[in-house]
Amino acid sequence: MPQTLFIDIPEDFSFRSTVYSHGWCDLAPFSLDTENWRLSYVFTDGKNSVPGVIAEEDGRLRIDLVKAKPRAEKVLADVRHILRLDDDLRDFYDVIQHNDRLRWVGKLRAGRLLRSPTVWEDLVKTICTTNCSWALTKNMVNNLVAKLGNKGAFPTAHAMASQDEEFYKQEIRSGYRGPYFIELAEKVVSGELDPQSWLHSDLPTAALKEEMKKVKGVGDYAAENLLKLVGRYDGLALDSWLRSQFYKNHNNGKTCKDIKIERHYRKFGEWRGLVIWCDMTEKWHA
DNA sequence: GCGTCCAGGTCTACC
DNA sequence: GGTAGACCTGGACGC
Repeated sequence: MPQTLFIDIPEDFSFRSTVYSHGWCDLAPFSLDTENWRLSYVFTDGKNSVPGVIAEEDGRLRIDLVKAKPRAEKVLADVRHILRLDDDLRDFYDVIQHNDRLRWVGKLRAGRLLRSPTVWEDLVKTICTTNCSWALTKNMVNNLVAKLGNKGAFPTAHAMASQDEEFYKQEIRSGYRGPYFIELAEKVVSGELDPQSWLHSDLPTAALKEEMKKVKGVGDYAAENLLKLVGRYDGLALDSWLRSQFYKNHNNGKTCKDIKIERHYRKFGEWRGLVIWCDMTEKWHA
């Protein structure tokens, strides 16, 4: 039986700015209808999966599900998590409020970065973004969902651990990343690694980053991207795209060393990773 | 049609 | 600890 759920939203929350905060809305099992501003996602509890559509309606969020499983509490918790409804960005807005270039961020209530319901999903997707074009990232993630996911949901670690290197090469088209995925999935299944624990880790950011880098395929960029997704913004997560945007926006189109980029954002302290991301993506929100 | 380059980098061997 | 070279894929580009 279809089910409709509602969630109240915080005052400083913008559905559009959050959904469009980075490329995740374009990766399965997310899909975005920009005409009607509806974000689709396939929710799962590991056993049951259900496609859902999230939209803003009368100042709150409306979630339409085609059936009642997984349980409403699980879906509501997932929506709160992916849209970062419980994140407190007041300090971030304070830090940037006197910066002319960044005034739009507060105005559009931007800054919440869309994420997946689980760190596991964000981790696998982040590995899919490394050393390839965005088109290839989408292709790999689409293949993972279509060929290993339960009814359109993102695959579990169990599902990913059950395949061999040949499968990842031929079916997922993930190239050299296949062995990385298998090793990662096996560690998660065995309990040796619990990516979800990174969300509430007591480790200092530098130490947590080193933990993340123990996963094969996760280097500086990937770890700092994941840190942003678990709510720590003191790494810039520089990749070729972010660097090219900085050169265009702050260096007359000329390349420069990373240290110059780091110096530029140092004054924003623990928020610098979120500041550079907002600074470089302003046009997306125009 | 073919070869080269490179994209939302990382790993390993070697120094 | 720093660095060169290898690594899958597939689209863009030049010829």
